[in-house]
Amino acid sequence: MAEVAALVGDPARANMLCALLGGRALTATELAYSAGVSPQTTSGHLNKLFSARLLVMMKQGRHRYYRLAGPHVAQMLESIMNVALTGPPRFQPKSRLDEKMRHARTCYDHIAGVVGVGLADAMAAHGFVVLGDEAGEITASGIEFLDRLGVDLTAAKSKRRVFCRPCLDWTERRPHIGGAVGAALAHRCFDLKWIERVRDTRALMITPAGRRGLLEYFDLSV
Amino acid sequence: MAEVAALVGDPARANMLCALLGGRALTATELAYSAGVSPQTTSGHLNKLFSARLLVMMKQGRHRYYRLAGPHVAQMLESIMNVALTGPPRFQPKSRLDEKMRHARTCYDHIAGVVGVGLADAMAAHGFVVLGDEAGEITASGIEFLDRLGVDLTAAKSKRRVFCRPCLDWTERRPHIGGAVGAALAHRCFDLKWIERVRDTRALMITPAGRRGLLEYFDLSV
DNA sequence: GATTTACTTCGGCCACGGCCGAACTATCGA
DNA sequence: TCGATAGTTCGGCCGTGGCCGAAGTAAATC
Repeated sequence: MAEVAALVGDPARANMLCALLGGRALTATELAYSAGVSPQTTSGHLNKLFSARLLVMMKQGRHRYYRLAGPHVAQMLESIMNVALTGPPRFQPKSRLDEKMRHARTCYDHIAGVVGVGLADAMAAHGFVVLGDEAGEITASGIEFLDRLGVDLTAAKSKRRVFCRPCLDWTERRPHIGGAVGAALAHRCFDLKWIERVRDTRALMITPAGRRGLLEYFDLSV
Repeated sequence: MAEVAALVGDPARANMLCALLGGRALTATELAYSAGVSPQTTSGHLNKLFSARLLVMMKQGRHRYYRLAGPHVAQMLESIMNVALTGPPRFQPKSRLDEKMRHARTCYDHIAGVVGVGLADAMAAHGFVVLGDEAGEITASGIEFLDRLGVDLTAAKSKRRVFCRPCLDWTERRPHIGGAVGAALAHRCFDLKWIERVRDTRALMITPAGRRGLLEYFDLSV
């Protein structure tokens, strides 16, 4: 256990893992950049994370793509972040990029940020979902609503990640919808081209169609 | 974030935190023993954990009692343990004590081990609860059942830890019932004197009354 | 085949941090 | 008042591990 925590406990590796929390697979060089260390150092770190099975790797030509090994790793990182937020306040520089990240971003496989929390709030306000601190529940009308929206809940259920999990948003400090339902919802939003990834970041762009859709279905203006 | 992980990443501190996962407040000396380091070293570690707000401290005479700062810390530790279990296998000596721990123990504020998983299975079999990998739900008949047993669910609800959370048991590798419901259930079991803490450990003893009660209410023989 | 790019291994430097011995403070009990 | 017990701070030792420069492989490009 201490070994796993120690792996996350190094700043360089923590940065890499955070970058991978975006949900996409990244190359060693990209991870070197986001960690702010040299390629050699990165290589060593990635080896450790891989050997400990926190990451999985795919060779593709001369690139090596690394991804988080699964939702359990993402959830661990979230819970560590959550504890870190309750700790003594620390100064953290705000950049232009952070603004976009704060607005909408991917959190492993679902939507976070102002928009993510807004979605959760809207669904809660409509009685589609009940969110507590440690668990959430989709209501019957929520299932119907998501079905109408075209979200594939049966596939989500079959994955044994049955219900929705409230995921504490580390910028908004309030829960958004994670788990299988969150993933399915985000997937549908991508399919509908409501949201698009911003190149080289975890940030998400809301498309004009997305604005209309969010307003129509969720009464949410962004 | 890396700071928090690094705190857990030291073997001595990890041992202390694991000991505190039992849910009780422990003195510095007790923690020194469970970490296997000298009192001076322990003092330093506890200071760090306290400053980072992973622990809270209560002075009582010449003793200083340390506890986990809250459920969020317990959940973080669990999720790290969970990832550690998916890693490459490691040899871990089995002792006499471990046998008892494996059978029944506290997991922060609820029941874990063979008995904990058995309780969860029994409740699932009776349709009192539906457990997924990331979330759980108490059914209407489950609420009624727990009420009959004398578990105070209204108090649990008011804590904003509304529903039950599946907590992956690190010995059984299957979920048991955590969250507010798990805590309330464990509390009631203590009240009924079905279970008792074993001195100086996290292990739990099932009393004769407990055997009868578990059989009667849960169809569970231990 | 030659060059560039992606990533690796090797080797050595260096500092952070865990550890304990020693000495100090505070509370309890007689 | 005087140990005894719980816990502390201080100082120095030492090992682990992160870091980069240099040099090496593997795949794409010319």
